[in-house]
Amino acid sequence: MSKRAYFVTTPIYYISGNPHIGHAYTSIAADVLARYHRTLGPTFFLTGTDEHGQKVEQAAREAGFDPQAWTDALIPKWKALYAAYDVGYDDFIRTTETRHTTQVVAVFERLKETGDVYLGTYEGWYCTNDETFWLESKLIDGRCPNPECGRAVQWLSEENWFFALSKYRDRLVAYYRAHPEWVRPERAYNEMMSTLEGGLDDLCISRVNLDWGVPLPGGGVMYVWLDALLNYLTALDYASDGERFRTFWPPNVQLIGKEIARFHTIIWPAVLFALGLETPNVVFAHGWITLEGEKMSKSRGNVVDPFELVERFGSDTIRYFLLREAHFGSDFSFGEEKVRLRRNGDLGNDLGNLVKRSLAMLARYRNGRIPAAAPSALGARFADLGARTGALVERLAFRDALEAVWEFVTALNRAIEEQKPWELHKRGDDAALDAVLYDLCEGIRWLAHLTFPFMPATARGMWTQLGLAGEPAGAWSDELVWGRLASGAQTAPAEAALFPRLDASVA
RNA sequence: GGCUCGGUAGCUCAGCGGUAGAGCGGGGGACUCAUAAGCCCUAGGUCGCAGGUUCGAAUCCUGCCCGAGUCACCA
Repeated sequence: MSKRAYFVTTPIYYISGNPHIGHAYTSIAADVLARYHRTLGPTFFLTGTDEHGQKVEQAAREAGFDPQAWTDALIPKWKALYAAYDVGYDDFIRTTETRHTTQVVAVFERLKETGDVYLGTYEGWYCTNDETFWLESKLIDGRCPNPECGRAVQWLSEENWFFALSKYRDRLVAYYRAHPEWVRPERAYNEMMSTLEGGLDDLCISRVNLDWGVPLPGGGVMYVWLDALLNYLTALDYASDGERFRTFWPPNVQLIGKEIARFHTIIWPAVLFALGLETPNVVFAHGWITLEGEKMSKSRGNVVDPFELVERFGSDTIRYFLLREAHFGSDFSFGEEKVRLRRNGDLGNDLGNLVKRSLAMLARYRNGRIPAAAPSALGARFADLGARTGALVERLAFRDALEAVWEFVTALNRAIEEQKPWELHKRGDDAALDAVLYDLCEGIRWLAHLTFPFMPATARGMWTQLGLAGEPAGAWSDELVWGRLASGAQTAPAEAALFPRLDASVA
């Protein structure tokens, strides 16, 4: 059974401001999937930035920059976010790159040829101040409904390009019915299905009153959302039928925030239908991080700075927290005290202390050398742990996966209490002592593999302390076989704890 | 307003037709290898409210109350 190549994407992030914790959240989840799948076969993890559109242009002008110079200046900060959280993407695409814009135009031409893109007239009430078309029904006393504007609107009629979205409505409905799990979680699927049942209008995909976008032949620029969606194709060299495209299309998992589900689960598959391409296996709309139950927003002044956070707690602690605290599809409330409790509890007391006490006893009783393996009840009991955890990761059930791993952590701690190596040593029961110590080392090796996608730095730390070279790699089904840890090797326990205790003043 | 999702032990949540569960916090205990960590024991909550279906309902149906989301941009 050959394992197909794995392709995972995040949305390309709209670069109108600085990155925040939500961007880190999505990126970390994608990174976990990518790291896990790299143990199984060829994997491609794509992310990037969405740099066109009115808001970016406006922000740039206000800062006294030309839009390109402005986005160029912001990019390092975005890339720094990935570095800070150990997110290892395979490609980072910017919609202002030539490789993207040329392909966008090629797609546009192709859709014109198939008749899915046509020239039409866009009419509506337009507010020049907001540069927005408003529906008649939204107007308040015939004026702009934006409470901060309220200016008079004018009837405008523009010639524009349209995408024949309505034509694909029935096919989308049929597709949804045939693939009930293609949009997840179920909540998102249901919402999008009801949107579809409400009917679809064709989509205006060009903007004549905007300069900052991909220029279309004959004038105007492409609607920023279509431009953005196409990144998933252009990054793979779709237009030239590149090697990447042939290897990795279609995406296995596309992660999105729930607010952009409509674009990714209605417009996007319709575009792919029009292009005659396969659709993604799964579009997963994850939940929002709220702060003490409230939505984060600049106006509330409760935005969590991801850089400050990682500096205080460390990348692995935040990565673990974000994926362990709530189910991936649900919203959850962020709080620094919660982070601290996870850090000191799960990570410090359970995992970090387990590694430290195990290797300390090995050093004290066996000069740090890994003893010979013996038949192990523990190994037998957890024989399916790799398979179970892997299945959960593949389903994006990160929380359940980590819970499964922590059951193992608890079992190892319990094994120490039950076997009491210190008593075995006093009693001179060498066989029993060797057996426990081996189990502990082998357990730590397993934990290094299992935690690697989630906490790469910590996993490497455990690996190195066991005296192993490199880093945890290879499929769990091959590596998580009890007894693979070679005996006789010299361990290298670290002086420093994996997760030093943080007192309340830190958080 | 339409639609969606929630309301279960102090907190975060699981359970989703068969006499209430986990983790954390709190309380108690025995130990000492370890980051005053770990391990063991301990939670008596009318499962939002009111009806209904059923031999039997957190679990299905109806109504109501409360909270959140979504229907325009936003991970």
